[in-house]
Amino acid sequence: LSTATNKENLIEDAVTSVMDRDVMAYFDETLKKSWRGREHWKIRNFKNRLGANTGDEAGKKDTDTTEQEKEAVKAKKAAKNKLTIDFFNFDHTVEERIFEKKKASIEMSQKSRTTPGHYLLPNDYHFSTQKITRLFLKPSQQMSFFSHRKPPSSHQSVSGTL
Amino acid sequence: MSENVSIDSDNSDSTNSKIFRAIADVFQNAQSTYAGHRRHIAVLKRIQSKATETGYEEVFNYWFNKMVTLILPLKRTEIVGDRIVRLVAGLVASLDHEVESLKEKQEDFDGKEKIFSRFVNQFIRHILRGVESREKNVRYRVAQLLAVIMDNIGEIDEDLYKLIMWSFEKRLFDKEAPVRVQAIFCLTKFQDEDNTSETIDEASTKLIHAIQNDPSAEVRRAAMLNLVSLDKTRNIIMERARDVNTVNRRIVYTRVLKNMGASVFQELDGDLIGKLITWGLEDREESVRNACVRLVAFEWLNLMDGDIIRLLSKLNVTSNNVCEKVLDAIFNYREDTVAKIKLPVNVWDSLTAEISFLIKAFHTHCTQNKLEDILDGNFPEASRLSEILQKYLDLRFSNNNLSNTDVSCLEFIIEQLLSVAFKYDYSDEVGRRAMLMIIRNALANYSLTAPIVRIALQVLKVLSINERDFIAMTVEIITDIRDEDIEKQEAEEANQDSRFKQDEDEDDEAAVQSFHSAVDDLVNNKNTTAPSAAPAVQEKEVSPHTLLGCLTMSQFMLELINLPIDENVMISSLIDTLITPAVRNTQSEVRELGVRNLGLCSLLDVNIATESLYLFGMCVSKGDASLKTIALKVIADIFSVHGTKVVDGEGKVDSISLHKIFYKTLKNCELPECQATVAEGLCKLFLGDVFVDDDLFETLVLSYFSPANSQNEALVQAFAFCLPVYCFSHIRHQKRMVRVAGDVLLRLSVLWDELQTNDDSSISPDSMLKPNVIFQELIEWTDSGKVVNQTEEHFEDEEDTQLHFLLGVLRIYYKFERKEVKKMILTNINRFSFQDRSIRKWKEVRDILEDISENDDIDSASRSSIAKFLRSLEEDILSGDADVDTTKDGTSDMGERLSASSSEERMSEDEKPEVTLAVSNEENSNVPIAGIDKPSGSSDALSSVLLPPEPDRMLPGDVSRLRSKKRKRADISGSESNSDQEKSSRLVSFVLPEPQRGPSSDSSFGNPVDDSSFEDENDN
DNA sequence: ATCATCTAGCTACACATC
DNA sequence: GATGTGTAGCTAGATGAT
Repeated sequence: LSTATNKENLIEDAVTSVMDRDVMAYFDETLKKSWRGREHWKIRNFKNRLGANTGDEAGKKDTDTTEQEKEAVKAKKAAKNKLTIDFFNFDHTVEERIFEKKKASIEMSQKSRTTPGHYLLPNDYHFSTQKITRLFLKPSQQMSFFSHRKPPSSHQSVSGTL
Repeated sequence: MSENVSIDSDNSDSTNSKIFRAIADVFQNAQSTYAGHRRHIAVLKRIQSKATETGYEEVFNYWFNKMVTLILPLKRTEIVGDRIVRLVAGLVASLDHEVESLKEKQEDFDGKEKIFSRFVNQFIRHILRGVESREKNVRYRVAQLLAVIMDNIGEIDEDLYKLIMWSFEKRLFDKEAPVRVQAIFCLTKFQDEDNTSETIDEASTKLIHAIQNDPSAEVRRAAMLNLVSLDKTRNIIMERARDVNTVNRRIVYTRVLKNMGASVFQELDGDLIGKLITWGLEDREESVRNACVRLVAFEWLNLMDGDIIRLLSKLNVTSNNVCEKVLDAIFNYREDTVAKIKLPVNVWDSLTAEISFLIKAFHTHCTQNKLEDILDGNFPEASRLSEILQKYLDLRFSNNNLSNTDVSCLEFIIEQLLSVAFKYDYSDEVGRRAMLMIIRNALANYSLTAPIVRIALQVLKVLSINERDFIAMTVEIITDIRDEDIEKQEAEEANQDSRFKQDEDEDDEAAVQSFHSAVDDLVNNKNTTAPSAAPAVQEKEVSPHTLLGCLTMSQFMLELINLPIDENVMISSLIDTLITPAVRNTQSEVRELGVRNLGLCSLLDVNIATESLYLFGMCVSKGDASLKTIALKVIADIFSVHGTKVVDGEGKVDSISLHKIFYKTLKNCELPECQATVAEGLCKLFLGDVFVDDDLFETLVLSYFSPANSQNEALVQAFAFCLPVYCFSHIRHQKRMVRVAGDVLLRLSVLWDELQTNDDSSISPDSMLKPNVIFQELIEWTDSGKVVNQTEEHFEDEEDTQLHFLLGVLRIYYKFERKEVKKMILTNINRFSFQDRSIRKWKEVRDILEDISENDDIDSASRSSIAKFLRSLEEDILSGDADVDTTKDGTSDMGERLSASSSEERMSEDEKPEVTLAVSNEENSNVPIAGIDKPSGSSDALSSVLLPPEPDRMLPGDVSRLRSKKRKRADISGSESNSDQEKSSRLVSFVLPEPQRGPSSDSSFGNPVDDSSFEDENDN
């Protein structure tokens, strides 16, 4: 390899590494909550949607909404506080209903009473872009995947150490 | 009893009525605020007292019960209810307190005590009437009342205890979580707090069950916070640091551990503390991490009066690798403390494990944050550091009378000093040379532990002039060690009289012998030059211990270098004299190191890689789990570094054989670590575009969803991370996912269907994700809007977009036979994005959906989902658009792709929409498809998935997933159907673990060039 | 100055409703 | 079982008490 090519590669690698860093950070961030995969990705999706919807609006509406909210909260609290029980006049038959038992089961299903997993998280293997861009044998050596794209044939993915 | 008391509301003067109104008045006032409760309680006590004196005790009880009953139906969030409950609690507490103090004074005790007892007794029995009420609020309030009574009462009589126990045993399994929480609170009081016996009391046993098995996080929390802390229960409480619920995890740090104060260090063993802190600091949730940081860097450090050394010694710094993180936390959050760190000059003369560790961490921290002043002020010149290092090396190796703890402590100190040396400032040449001397000496002359060798070599590299210099020095050291060992052996042999090591020598004999023959083989095979050492020495070989040492050192060296080997003769000689013989060694530890070393060399040189690939393949094929794992890592790394040029060529390993090894390893559930390694490795290679094979990729996706692998956390997590990264990192990647997604969905849906109906299977039905979840995940992965770094390529190429996936699924809609699955598909179509502008395809989608809506028997949810989808489709895509097909749109039917032998092959152009419609109509009539599509209905296809794929049974049912167009194609070109079948059987065998079927199992690959090329060698 | 207490605002989870 | 609302348990900043 000529020195010129080396130089070019160096520059390219520098640019690449910056792009890679951003992309890697993006993936680490977006995937950190769904590390258990499966089932659990749903929550993230749900959150993403919420974030996307609220992103556009800001500014004036802010004060309006807070005022409205405050009013609403106050009204609700007031409504709640209003509820009082009349301990002098009450329906004497209510006691019957209160203590009435149910025909249907009021208990958990037998199946849900014991759980083998004990509601513990599994081991977290902490997969990250850092981890998967490292060589197995030389963990200090990073590969660059994300922006350093050449046709597969001329592939030389290892670039630099780190 | 109460029923006898009548209420005569007309006679307002009656005592009865007076009592009623007095009590009601208290309740009326007490419900609105907590203020005045003390007074209200005093009033109640007075009423009770007077009523009792005048023979109206039961009247009082009657009305009191009545009042409380009124709040039982109030829902949990109703503050009025809570106030009355508090009132009752206050009354009970006050009465109890009164009785207790009377008891002490010995006056009028009996009477009061009995009255109180009667009151409590009847009251509890009264409200327990509601313990199984149909109203959940009533059950909740009853449990709540019981809990607060238990909180405020000293003791209860045996009968009542039994009654409550009996009632609340059942409430622990109440349908409503809040009721269970209150039940926990109630039982809390029945625990034996100073239980020293072997057995655990009844109440605690129930709490333990709840803490581990209750589905509600809040119930587990209540149990965790209330279970008594005993030797037997402590681990059960602490394991909640890994509870699925974030709050529970956090509370372990903010309450449980915090409240233990300094006693954590006595009551919990070091390992557990280490785990707890590691979990906390590495938790995915920031709030948990923060809680843990606060605990360690504030609570615990403050308990030690800010003395980091004391904290480190409490944490057993030498055996606990959490300490690094702990100090990181302290350095980052306790700048006040960090500022106080001053290293006196004489500290270096009396290092302890803790001090040396702090020095290392402090140095790292200062270096990372470029705190030059602090570095200058606290750390000596390099030459002085080298003297210090030498001093501790001398202490360790010039003294034969060291205890084990002394040895490990000194080694720990040396390791820390070397870590400091690694990042040290060597601008002073004298210092550099001094350090270099010491490191070389140490590596050559002392028997260092592996971690020390590793860090010492890192220092050596920093000190060396360049990489070549570093390699030369290291190889020289390795050679010297070998030679010296051999000389020593010869010397020992010369001394024939000393026979006390006879046994060991005999043991070594065999190994030495086989090692010899292996080296001979190698020399003969490869024609390499003999080691430069004198030929006479070859008769003797190094002892296993020394050999391991050399290999370890060689490994650590190779991990640090990047120069191509052809510029490094010394490494070539290392390969010949050390590494290759080690690979052939019979001792597994040596062989593994040898393979690892050879792998590292392969990364430096493409020729070595190419030549060695066969050997690595053999190791995967024939080795035990740990050798397999190493070899898999090597192979993955080789591909990562050199790409595919190491395979498929003159004298090179066949890539098909390697792929087979990957398939085989991936499906072998007996060796989960290997599965996980190969999964991660393949993901890396796909990410690096080294591998671009659709079939192999599909296998990866299937492995991710396979119920057989659902317990393999490492594998699942690798895929859970890598697959989305792959799909979103490049549009080409995503298109690959698009191409396999339809088939993946179909296969997994069929499998799920089978698992639901066949419950005799060893795999439980819920170990597999439901198809709708799989579908949703696939939709997400194929959403082009989520791809990063989007370029124009995006818009130029309309092939293999998410729409293609949708269309593919809809075209095979009737393959999803179970109604449930159909519904899952239809109710999720609205998750697809409308980014694609291929009008023609959208129209086909519309036509199929309209057909399904009209003709298939689907429920209202599905129907409305279709309607909604069609509406959006009209609005977003088809509105105002004429019949112009804006795309080039070379049809790429999923099924056709599957029947194609190459994944990259593009599809034929002869596809017509009406074919699909005809298919749909055919299916509408619910007539099973005749002919080769479905020879014996669905069950055959299903059984082919669950049964071991027999070599001679080509899974006819599986062909059925090719619909009419595929049928056409299969008829035309029969040769291709064969490859499809072959692929089918291969892929299917991945989905479930393969029953042990002996060596013939490989034949299921059905490929002419099977991987028997990796089977022979070792068997001779 | 240091420590409680209060307040608003946040998020994940739980509940209710259809 | 998807949806919107409600709640628990923080978290941080302000305020007041000692």
